[in-house]
Amino acid sequence: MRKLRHGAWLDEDDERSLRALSEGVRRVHARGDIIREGATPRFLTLVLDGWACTYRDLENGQRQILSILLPGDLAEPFGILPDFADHSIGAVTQVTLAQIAPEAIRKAARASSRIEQALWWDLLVAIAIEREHAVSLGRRTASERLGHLLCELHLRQSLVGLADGSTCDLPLTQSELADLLGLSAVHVNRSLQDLRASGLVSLRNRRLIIHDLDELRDLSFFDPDYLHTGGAASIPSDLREAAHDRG
Amino acid sequence: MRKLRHGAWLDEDDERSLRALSEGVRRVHARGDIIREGATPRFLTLVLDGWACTYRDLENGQRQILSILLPGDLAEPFGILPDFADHSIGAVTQVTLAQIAPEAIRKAARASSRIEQALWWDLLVAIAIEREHAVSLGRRTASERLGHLLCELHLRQSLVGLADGSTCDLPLTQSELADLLGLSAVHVNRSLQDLRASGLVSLRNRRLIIHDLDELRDLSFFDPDYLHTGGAASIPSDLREAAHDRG
DNA sequence: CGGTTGCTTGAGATCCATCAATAGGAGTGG
DNA sequence: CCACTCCTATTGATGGATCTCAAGCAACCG
Repeated sequence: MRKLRHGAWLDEDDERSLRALSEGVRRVHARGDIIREGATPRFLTLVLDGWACTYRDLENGQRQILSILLPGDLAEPFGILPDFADHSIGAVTQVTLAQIAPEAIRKAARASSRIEQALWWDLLVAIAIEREHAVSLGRRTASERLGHLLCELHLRQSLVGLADGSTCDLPLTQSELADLLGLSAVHVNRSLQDLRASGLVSLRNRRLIIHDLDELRDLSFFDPDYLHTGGAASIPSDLREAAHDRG
Repeated sequence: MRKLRHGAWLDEDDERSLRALSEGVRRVHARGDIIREGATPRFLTLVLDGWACTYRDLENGQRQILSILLPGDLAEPFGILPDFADHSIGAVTQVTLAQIAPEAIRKAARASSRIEQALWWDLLVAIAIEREHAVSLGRRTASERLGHLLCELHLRQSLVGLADGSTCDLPLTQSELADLLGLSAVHVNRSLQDLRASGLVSLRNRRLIIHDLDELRDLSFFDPDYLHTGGAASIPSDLREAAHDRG
């Protein structure tokens, strides 16, 4: 919920009605399956706590991780349930999930245009993140991809209050990073060492420390605009005024 | 409109109300700009005729094409207009576009649940295509990427009645293919020659001929399921029955 | 015609993958 | 507490896929 507040300005009523949507909470242990490709999903899944990811397994045994889901992230577009999942969702750490029916969420959107705005905003950002991921996969070198990802994960955690200054969680294994970045695990290891050797980051105990954010952003061409969180300037004026009216 | 009919079952009324949404038609010549990154979009853009693409220009002069838009494709999610475009949209051929206000389209969705369903369906497919693109960029070889793309473009054109048997348009330049597939133009040329030498495809006059679709699909691991168009089986049963009731 | 654009080909360099081996922890059972 | 195992991280060596640079060629167009 913390996250949706960024996209629009939700009041207490809005938040209460969103919280009521969940059909129950589910807990999945680290590295467990949430949904397998080909299954018929019955609910939308919202990550409440922990890290998850969406991915596809390929015919030749390779894997491509498509997106990382942090607390507050919805795994799919909120308006519809596909007839079958064309990708899998897996837990990275232990996660707790809310299960939501799309009709319920659509009804909430119809009831409050602020909620609708927030949900669309959230979807827009999720798509922008995947777009940026495609750019990395297609046109950036290994170190750039890695640096870009670290910047993004740090910023996304900051936005939901999960970063501690220049430090944040990074529970991904090097081989998971490889599947995410379209590289081999060996090469991820070497790129990581480059970043460490340049004094840009440290990585200990599944925690990431960014020592020189500016430098890291330069190196990896990270421009935070795509996350659409540039403060008040990014809120459409009609909604900003509405928020102001409420004090 | 032809395309939306695939996602749900629209009747004449539905189609008429969709057609009424457009704020006017715009024509852009081949290789022209539709929207530049950073601009503030005023409408959603729907491709009526011709090919377009979304892309991002990078700091180092490279380019990544993110998606190809065929007639019937909406360039962005239908429910919201971003405060600024985080990617550009360009014309590949001469295109004609419909400009639509998101409020208008949301209102139409509220008015008819079939329209709403069709729009969400369409969005789901668009996202699935981009997901598959990311898989190509991350984990497939040059020939696989190319073969996969050709299969996809042929099938997508078939679905909107723009393919003629095993033949369809392919107005993309080799250097545009390179920007789409995350390769260099030289390597696209060589991969293309491999496919031609294997007798799988021909390419003349901006037209593509697929000589051996099965073989090409095998080679590039193309599985059409992600386009969610597997005939009646992919239509949710409640909607299928509704369509049946109408004859 | 000359200029432009797109396609093709060759040679060499680079990035990254693969294979293989080692080392460090973390957990498990004795 | 030790032996064992599994998983993750690390390192070296080699090969392959793809890139870059460079040149030539064909088609189209004013």
